[in-house]
Amino acid sequence: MNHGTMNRCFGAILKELGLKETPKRRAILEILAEQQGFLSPEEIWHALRVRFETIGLPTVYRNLEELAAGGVISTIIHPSRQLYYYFCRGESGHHHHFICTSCRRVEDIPECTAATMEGDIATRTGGKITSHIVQFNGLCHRCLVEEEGRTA
Amino acid sequence: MNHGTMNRCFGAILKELGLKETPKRRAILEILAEQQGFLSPEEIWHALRVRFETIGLPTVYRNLEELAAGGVISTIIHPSRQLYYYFCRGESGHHHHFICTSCRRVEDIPECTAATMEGDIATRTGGKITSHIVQFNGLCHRCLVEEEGRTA
DNA sequence: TAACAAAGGAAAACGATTTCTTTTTAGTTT
DNA sequence: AAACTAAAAAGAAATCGTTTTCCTTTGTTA
Ligand SMILES: [Mn+2]
Ligand SMILES: [Mn+2]
Ligand SMILES: [Zn+2]
Ligand SMILES: [Zn+2]
Repeated sequence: MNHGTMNRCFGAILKELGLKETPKRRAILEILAEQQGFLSPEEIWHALRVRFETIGLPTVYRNLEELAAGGVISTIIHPSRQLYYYFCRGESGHHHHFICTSCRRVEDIPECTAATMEGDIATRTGGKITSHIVQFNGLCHRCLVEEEGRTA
Repeated sequence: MNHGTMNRCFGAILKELGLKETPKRRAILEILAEQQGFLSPEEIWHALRVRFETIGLPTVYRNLEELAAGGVISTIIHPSRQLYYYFCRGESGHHHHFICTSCRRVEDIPECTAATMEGDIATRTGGKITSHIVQFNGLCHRCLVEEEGRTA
């Protein structure tokens, strides 16, 4: 998928969500998509300032929240409690992530056991589940091997 | 368990964690324990100011973080992104929660499917999982019935 | 009671959000 | 195609929630 196709693709994505296609919104998606790992709002903001003379942090936060609410990008809850964002290339439907706290790589967890658990919990408690969070934190294979190399 | 027993109990808990037993630390546990639902750091701070003439918010945040790290209290990640804290009466080991976003009630989810998933993920990716987040958000039975009563 | 490490307070800094006003977009009408 | 319009988006500044820093106070142990 070349750059032009990507741009047209992003426009379609935004339209589906009922969001207007603005240059800044498209740029946020582009920046996230050309990155392998997850990014912080401030890192995205710095990348944006190369392309735009003025762009405020609130714009970045607002857009990231909207895009995450629409399911286009994923929110990463870092153990440090800072929020990060990630553009999923792999899975398209509902799924969860295993993130590497060292190199920021993200691995998809395709099966969502939480979805089946929701039914059990609703039945048992008589309540209604509206959302859930599932995330695994740790070290990816590469970082684990690297760490073992240093300690051995 | 009466109040005196509780206080002695909290002292032992703090000692096990290698934390000093200070009046403010004990009060934080007491306030959380006598509450049915989860509380925000600021709400806990307000409750503390009734007992102590001076107590800073950083002290409250610091203690809540330490107690949560020690597993004495649980962190609740609210959909609003604000952090809340909860003292578990039921389950003592590792488990997760179903929280009511309306009335703040918390239900235990004793079985932790995430623990078994960790093994699968580690095998598949070759990485190492160090922690995970699992939380279900929604409406408890009472709040669901109440809501249905209004709309019907 | 003395000594040390841990805990707490005050102020500042930081990350994230809200409010309010101006600008831009997308669709509609000339 | 160009101008108009309503709604959405963006900017600036203030505000909120949380954390850090640095120094003083307190708890623990001997
Ligand atoms: Mn993914
Ligand atoms: Mn619990
Ligand atoms: Zn890694
Ligand atoms: Zn409820």
